[in-house]
Amino acid sequence: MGNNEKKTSLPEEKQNITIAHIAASAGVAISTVSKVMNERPGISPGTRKKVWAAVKKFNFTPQASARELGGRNGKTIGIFSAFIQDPYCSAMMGYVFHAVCLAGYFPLLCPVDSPEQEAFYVNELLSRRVSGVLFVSSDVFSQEEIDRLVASTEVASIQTDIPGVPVINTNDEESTYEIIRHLITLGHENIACLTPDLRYGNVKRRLEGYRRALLEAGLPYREEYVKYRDLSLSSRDISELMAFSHPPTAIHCATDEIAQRAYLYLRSAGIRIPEDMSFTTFDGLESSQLMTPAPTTVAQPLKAMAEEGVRMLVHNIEHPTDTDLAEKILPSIIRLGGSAAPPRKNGLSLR
Amino acid sequence: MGNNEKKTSLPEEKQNITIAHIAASAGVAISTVSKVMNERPGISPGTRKKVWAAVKKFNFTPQASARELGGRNGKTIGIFSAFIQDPYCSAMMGYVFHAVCLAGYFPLLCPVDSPEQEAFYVNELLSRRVSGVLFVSSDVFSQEEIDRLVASTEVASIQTDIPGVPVINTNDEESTYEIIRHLITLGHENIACLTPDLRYGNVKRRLEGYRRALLEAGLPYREEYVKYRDLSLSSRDISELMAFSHPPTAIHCATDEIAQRAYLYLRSAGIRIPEDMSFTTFDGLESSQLMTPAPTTVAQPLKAMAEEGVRMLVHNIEHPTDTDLAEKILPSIIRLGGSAAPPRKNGLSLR
DNA sequence: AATGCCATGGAAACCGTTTTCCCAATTATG
DNA sequence: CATAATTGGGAAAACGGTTTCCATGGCATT
Repeated sequence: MGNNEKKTSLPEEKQNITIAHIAASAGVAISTVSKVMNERPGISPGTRKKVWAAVKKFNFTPQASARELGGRNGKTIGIFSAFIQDPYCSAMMGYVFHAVCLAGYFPLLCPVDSPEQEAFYVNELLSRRVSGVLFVSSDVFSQEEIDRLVASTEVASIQTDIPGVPVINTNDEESTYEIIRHLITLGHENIACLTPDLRYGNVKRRLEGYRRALLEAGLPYREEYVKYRDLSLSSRDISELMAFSHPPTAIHCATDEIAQRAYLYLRSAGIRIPEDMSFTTFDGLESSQLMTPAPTTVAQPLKAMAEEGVRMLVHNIEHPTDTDLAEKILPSIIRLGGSAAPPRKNGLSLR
Repeated sequence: MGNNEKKTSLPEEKQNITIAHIAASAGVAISTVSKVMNERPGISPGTRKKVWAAVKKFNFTPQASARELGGRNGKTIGIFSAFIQDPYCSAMMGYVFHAVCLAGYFPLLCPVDSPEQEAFYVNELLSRRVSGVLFVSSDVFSQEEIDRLVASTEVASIQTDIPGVPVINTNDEESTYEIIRHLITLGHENIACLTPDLRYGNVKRRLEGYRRALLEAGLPYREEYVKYRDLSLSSRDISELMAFSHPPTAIHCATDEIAQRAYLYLRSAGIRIPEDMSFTTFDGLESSQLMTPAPTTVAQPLKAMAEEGVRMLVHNIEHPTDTDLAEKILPSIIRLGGSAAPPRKNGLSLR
């Protein structure tokens, strides 16, 4: 280094320095610079040193677009997800992003909530020649658009059912079955269910588990005990449930997003958990631990699912030969909190 | 379309189609295809149609790297942030990502938790010629590295103090002052404070507000009432506070991350809020509403801060002339919950 | 009918790298 | 000492677009 740094020699602010400048400055050919910077063999130590010196001197950073030009690709992974911001997605996204970064890739977020956005992002990802695409609890509007992606890049999915795409899931049906069984064993006979609409396969399977647990126990499955809500859940829904001649003694929520909303309504209605109402949920998010009492919940292995999804995708990217097409199920566990207890003998009336 | 789609003509799977193929297929020159696809004038409607037909037929998507080559840039924004996943960051990141996407840019996440990562991501962003970089509650290890970014791209920051970088902040000092005042007005004289270490400027300012409120009220500022913890907060910290001869009757947490942890410890220690202990927090995250009672808190305008930060950055990107260098302060508000009440006359002892 | 002017579209330069040759110089071999 | 083998490094051809400029043909103008 020494004192020969002539920073002031370029009055033109924006004159981008290119590999050619470095070559000139080091007194070698362009290709030599490239070889040095990419650790290619066949360059003498002396030349290497000269080149590196010039690189440092100008703070030269090769331009990614140029380097990606010849089919070489740039280690990015597109992340398709719904354009929402509930606690489940936030948590999952956090894990996914970190896993992607740790694997040495850049995540390219594609928040999709309309067919137009879907088309836009499919184009964008194709044009950027991403290494792969991960669907995370994502909507799929046009199978055709998705197929364009699938045709020309690696794909994997987390909790999104797309034909022909390897997927990470949890045992939605069985674990919901288990937790409803748990409520039934405690003595509950009227169990309500709050669930998002059934456009997602995993949500559908959860409801299926709820239904099976009831029927196997000889309890009726009643549509009016099931509310299909998400953001739209309101305190009216709760009061409607409580107004039944046999009001539920337990409520199961198919997602923590809904559970957290329902919890607030129950609390403000003065309905105590678990004395007046047992309460179970699905997801097991950390933020849900703030509910009092802590919920009895189906805890999904969120982090493991994120990591496994990314691992699988990256594996398929880096070993295109033995591509993994399986569906992989990471089991959830039932985490007991204090929110589920035997029902009161005399039921509960709001008046 | 019709039936002349000869999909089977290419046994070579990966033969990428380029603009040249489209030109050949449409029977025009390469430049013509480019002009059509970029809506340039001077092409007759007939030719346009022919070209678009060929484009559709091959599902042609121009390659982003090639198009970015000549100084044209690709609408990406780098997001520097600490490599952590607390509820505050998750929420802020969600807002930031969405704002960036809505502005028509791609967010490029750079989770930095070491000088090496910082250097790596600085290089990566420079090499990708990002349109701008946004720092979000970020660590800064080497000012020199950051300066390299600042020198060659637009930058802005949210709650990160970096010399020469426009920043969005909230009134940390004043609003902490206000909420501590509130506690003092209620009659509290021993107020503990849980805060992360002071490496972040805004955290430092919050502690300053706490200190000023005490001193102005004629109360002593005692180091032993201040615990510098984040992930490391443990139930021992709570019991230590309670073991003082004059144990605190109120605890203020400088972040919701800490507040949520502290809340769980208080709950499991059987310390009731607000009967045994008043409890105030800073952040006002939605998930904190699940605490019972809902916390009295300094609610930051998270979404507004994210949007304003992105707006400012995008503005500077798109109007490089009148670049905005100000510090902008979006005020927080005190949101009253039920967690702060007058202290018990007889204090509280754990034995 | 000769000239000038648009409108259209093509040829080629360019962007900044990597990569493939190939040449020259050095060293080893007969 | 002449020749072959090896090595370091350079020239140029990709890569896939955009953009500039120029050529052509048809039309209107005098």
